[in-house]
Amino acid sequence: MSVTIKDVAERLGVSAVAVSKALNDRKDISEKLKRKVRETARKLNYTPNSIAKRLVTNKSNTIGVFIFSRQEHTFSKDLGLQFLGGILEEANKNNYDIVIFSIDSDLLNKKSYIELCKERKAEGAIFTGLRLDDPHIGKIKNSTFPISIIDTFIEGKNVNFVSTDNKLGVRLALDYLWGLGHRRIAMINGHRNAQVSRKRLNAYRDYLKEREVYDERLVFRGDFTEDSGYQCAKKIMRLKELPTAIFVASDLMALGVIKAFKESSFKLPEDMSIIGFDNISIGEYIEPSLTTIGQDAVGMGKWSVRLILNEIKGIRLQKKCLLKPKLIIRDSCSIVNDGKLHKQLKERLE
Amino acid sequence: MSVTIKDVAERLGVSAVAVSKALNDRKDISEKLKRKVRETARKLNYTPNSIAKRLVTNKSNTIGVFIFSRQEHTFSKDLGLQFLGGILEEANKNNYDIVIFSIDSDLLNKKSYIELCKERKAEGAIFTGLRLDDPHIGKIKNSTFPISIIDTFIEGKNVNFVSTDNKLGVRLALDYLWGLGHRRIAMINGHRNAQVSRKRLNAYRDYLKEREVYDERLVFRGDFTEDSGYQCAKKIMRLKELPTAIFVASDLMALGVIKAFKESSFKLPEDMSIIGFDNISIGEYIEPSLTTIGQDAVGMGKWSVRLILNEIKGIRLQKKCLLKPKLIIRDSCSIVNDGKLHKQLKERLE
DNA sequence: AGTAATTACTTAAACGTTAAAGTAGATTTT
DNA sequence: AAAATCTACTTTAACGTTTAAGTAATTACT
Repeated sequence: MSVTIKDVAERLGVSAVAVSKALNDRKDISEKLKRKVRETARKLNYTPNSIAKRLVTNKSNTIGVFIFSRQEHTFSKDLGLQFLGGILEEANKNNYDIVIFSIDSDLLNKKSYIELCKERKAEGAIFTGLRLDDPHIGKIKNSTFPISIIDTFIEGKNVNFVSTDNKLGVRLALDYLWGLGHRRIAMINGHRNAQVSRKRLNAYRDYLKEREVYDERLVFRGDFTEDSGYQCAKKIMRLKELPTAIFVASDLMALGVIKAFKESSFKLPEDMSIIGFDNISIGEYIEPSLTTIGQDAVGMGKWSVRLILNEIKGIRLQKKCLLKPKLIIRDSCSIVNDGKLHKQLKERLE
Repeated sequence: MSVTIKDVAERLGVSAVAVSKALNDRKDISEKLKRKVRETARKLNYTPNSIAKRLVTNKSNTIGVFIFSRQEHTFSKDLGLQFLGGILEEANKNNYDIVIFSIDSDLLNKKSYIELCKERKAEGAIFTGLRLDDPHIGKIKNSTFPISIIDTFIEGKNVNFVSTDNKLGVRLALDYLWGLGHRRIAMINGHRNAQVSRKRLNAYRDYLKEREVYDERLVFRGDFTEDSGYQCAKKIMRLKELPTAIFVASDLMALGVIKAFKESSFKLPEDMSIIGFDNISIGEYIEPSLTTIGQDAVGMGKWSVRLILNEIKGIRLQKKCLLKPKLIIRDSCSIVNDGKLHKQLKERLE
């Protein structure tokens, strides 16, 4: 078996507890012994057994992570890995382990997320891509340990919420389109069961109603897949009165939208301005490159960990953390292209 | 504190061991007691403490995972998440936990990967994106527990290797170009410190030498970044005698190559055929869409787990697992475009 | 009927660590 | 010089589980 604290103790002729204390740099151990302990520990190639430590201290230093990255979801392409990167960085920096679970495994048919965490004595859990119709939502609400959920707001004593400021994101997008002269702006939204869909739709509606150009018939419902974007775009093309711009609630759908318009030999962005949401990497490479609202996905990962750690420490600063999105201007939007207005704007912008 | 086996035992007036055995469905416990135990365990909301179990059984059911996804690396865009998906699925299916570490954390300045695993009593470790010049390579070689490394071959008693059959991949790519009539085929390779670079270069060289068209001057060295692809493409454009096709050792570099040629108003694919390697998602969306060699990244993740689990069980079928790549034909390659040959081929293909 | 085997438990011990309480011996205080 | 304090340890116990060994009570065998 492997070298334990006992072996080190024996070698030095002291008690195991003395060794433990020495290694933990406690002040009731002489410097001399500490030095000797460290030395022989190294010589014997001692490695602490974190499992034993966790058992006795009743502290697992573990956070469970669930990334729901089913095909249909926005995250599948890029964001998931960015969240994870942020989570890992912040957790490891604070000496926490990340145990990550596959969502598609049939493990979950037997045990809930909460049970998986409890068995491992995880001190917290992070969810990304959780759907409002998930069967385990109830258990999450009543969790006895801190939880951070990215992008899905759920009420619960121990539940924290991390997201992009969607309202601001939508405003950035619409301000930009508005500034380019667009007044007839359609929206393609994600599916009903994603929190962000509702947020984004509300923000869109409020913005346009305020300016008295809201038109219900210009709102379309996709499901975050590329194909749904494609289908919605087809519907838009069949409208009697075309919009001049489309605000698409995810980049993935925007890819489908672009595809559809290109197939129908629209010239982009002249004939239709398209703005996405997420800033997935593909957006840089398609033609026209996609103007979009960028989310700070790495930051969201970090904050999901921070909120949990704060709660563990008993600091309860906030339950909610909204990160600022930013407008990323590329080539998929142009100044509005309808006669007079077009000309006016062109002059003004020059 | 939480409910333990003891609480259940007390409630039923039996010993804790009896409860443990009942829950583990041992045969020296009566069906009657088993039923009662299960029932009260549920009633009391008992959750097993896996930490205690791990300590006493000396089995952590944990595999450590290290994904080196620094910006410069191919994986950063897509493959990392696919590997992880495969790893998770296979591990969780077999009741193993995945503990994943951030590589950029300064944790690693203090402790080696091996130490991190040993402390947690991980039964195995998986590395992806490991570089040959990594400072901890020596410790990996001498590991006392099984390790799987994706895409980097390292000799070592307990080290398994999972990769794409690169030789086959290169042959698929070159066969395809050859079939389109290309004879002057350049290569843009990745950096020296990636195993796959060497493999791919050797396969490329062998293939062309066999057909007596190898030309050393057509080999360029990138470093897997998009920009390096761009730079190499610029060099290629300055050649006196242009190649008609370029085999690029990663899709990410191929993106840079395409960018460079488009900027110099080459018509793609007519003026230059480009084939990549990896099949990252962006390839589908750029113009022209990228013909490439697809890797079974999810499968690689799964196999990296399987090899470790086999070794743990004492089954030592193989140390090496090469997954079959496949040619993914899109629009970035055309039949060769130089006079006679072009015409001939066109006739033959029609 | 008496011994052997089986059933269904129990008790003791262990896994490697740490927290809490105890204790000699040295040092300081008064 | 006696009491109080401090230093540097040691001993005991615990964390929640499992394995191994033990033991009554029942059943089976000859």
